[in-house]
Amino acid sequence: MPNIKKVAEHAGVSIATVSRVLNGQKTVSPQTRIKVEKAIKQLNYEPSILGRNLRNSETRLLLVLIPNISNPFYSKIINGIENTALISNYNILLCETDSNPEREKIYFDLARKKMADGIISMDPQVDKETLIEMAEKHSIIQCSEYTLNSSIPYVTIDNENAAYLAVKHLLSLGHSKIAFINSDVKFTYARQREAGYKRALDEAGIDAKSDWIYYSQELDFVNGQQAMKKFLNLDEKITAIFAVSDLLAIGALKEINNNKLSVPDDIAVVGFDKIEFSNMTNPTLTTIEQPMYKMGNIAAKMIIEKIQGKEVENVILDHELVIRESTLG
Amino acid sequence: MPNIKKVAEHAGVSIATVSRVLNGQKTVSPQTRIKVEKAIKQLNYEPSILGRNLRNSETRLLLVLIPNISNPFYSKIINGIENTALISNYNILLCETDSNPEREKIYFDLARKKMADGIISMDPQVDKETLIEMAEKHSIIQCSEYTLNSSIPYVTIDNENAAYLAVKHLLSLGHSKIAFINSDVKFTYARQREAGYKRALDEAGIDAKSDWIYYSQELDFVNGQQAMKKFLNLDEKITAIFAVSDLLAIGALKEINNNKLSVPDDIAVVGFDKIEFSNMTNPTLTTIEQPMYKMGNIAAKMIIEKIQGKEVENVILDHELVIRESTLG
DNA sequence: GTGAAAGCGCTAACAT
DNA sequence: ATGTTAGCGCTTTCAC
Repeated sequence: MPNIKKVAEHAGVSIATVSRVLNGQKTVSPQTRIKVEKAIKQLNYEPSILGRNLRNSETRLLLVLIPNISNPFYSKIINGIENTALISNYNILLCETDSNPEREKIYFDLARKKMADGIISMDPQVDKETLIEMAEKHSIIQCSEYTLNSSIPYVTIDNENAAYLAVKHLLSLGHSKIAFINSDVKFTYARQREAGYKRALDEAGIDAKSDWIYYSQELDFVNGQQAMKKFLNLDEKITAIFAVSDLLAIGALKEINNNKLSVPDDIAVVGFDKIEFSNMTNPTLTTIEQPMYKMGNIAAKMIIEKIQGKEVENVILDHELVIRESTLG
Repeated sequence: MPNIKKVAEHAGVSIATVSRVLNGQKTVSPQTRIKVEKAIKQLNYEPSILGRNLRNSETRLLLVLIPNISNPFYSKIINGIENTALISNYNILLCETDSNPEREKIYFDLARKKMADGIISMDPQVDKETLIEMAEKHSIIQCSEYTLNSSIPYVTIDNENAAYLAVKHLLSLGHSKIAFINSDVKFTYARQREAGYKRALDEAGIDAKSDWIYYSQELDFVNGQQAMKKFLNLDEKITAIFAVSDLLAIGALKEINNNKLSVPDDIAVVGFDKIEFSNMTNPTLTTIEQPMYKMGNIAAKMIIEKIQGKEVENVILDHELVIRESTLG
């Protein structure tokens, strides 16, 4: 494999000049540039980025921490991150933690060892103390899920108001027995959405029964089905469901169908995220739209600015209620 | 930031000794090892991987080329790749090409510049000539989609027989007017599956009408819907659909529902891949199961062995027909 | 068992 | 406009 030195010799110039040509500096005469470019072609030379990385102590890699890539919510955000990162010549180091602290450690070590220039954390399971400690020496931003009272910048939505909006919608349709499929309240977003749910019921003068809230440890379809099974066994029948994620809502919807009940006639359902599949169910799913792609764009912009040493402000993106068949009629 | 030299000074040993301790070599006396470890702790030292990368000319990064991460087929495979890669201390550089040659070039350049030790290509749109040329100097394997008559190792399934199996199933249910939603025949898998479709019809003495095949440029739900719209407008009504991907099949299913037709009574539907969504539709989708996760595992194993200079054999994984409601009764 | 020193491939400060 | 040189942080060969 030819290196910069070989190219320099072949072109009859110094390695500094070759480097200048490679980096497009203007202080090279046209003739010299041509000589060098010819040598590069002839030797089929490709500059190794490893030398540059060491010299510049950067890798232009962004570590992206997610629990699971199979969740469409995250894959859409990653899509947004990548498209924006590429423009600034950054690439993505994909890190699925699988909610496993050992995996998390592996990835944080990668950052500690300077294999990545910055971290975008989307993992709600992330160890907050480690994250805060890492943030002292490394560029970190949080996306979607964030840590209250830390100084780590984040981009997210207004979870409480979004949940409030969803439940208000159900209330406006005349529902009063509204169940809620939440995830673990150790997550900021889960607490905030629960607050929104409760506030809406509260304002309507409805006493939220503890039976009406199901705390799911995971976010797969099957968990939504489990939640629904529990709700269907309640003595006092609920007439509406609000789920903290579309995947859960779709699982619930499926379970309702399996029980020969009708959505929305027997039970209305509202999800959260507006993943693409939510428009393919039968009936289609009413949901809160989160701008996942845009959130990814902004997360990428933020982390790049942070790496460049700039100040970055937190960003709260808009959400929107998308009314579809699962709450119609 | 402390470096290896600082640690050496602080511990009163040479740089070489610190390096030995870092790499767990046995030729270090226990006392020295303790001294060094103490210094590492006290200085809060983290070895930079950049120096090692340069020295060893490796990054332990695997470039994973996919068209789009939002397709659950790919995210599941990536899941499998990552879990296996991690065990061997490799990480994943995520590369979404968006079927854009410019993007592809960016990523190939990353490999040329030695930012990755190997490439797993899952992108059917990949430029075959570039890929073959790259394979001369770099470790490459193909996953799922592959290039016929090239020497690039691959892991995939038997597409022709899988499609044949799907169509045979429909035939056995008495269907004779079976439409096929394919993707572009410039892809190996599309040609193979079409061959399987045609072979099954042929054996049944059925003349496959050209109207019965829809070639979709993309693989989103909406493309399945478009295909179905076309089929529904045919003079001679078809009674069954086989789609080359679950996403397309689900789109078709939705369109059938939208037209107040019943699946499977009016039209039976078979998909391909067995993505998780396929069990959440109403009715649930009959589909060909591909072992995505396992395919990822094997792809990772193969590329790592290739990087180590070992010979690797092509792998053809098993597929299976999963009969569900969309072809029941 | 340990240290000195070369060198991986590159960039940039400095010199000319 | 171009060359010389130091050095980024590490591993490894060779000496002792």
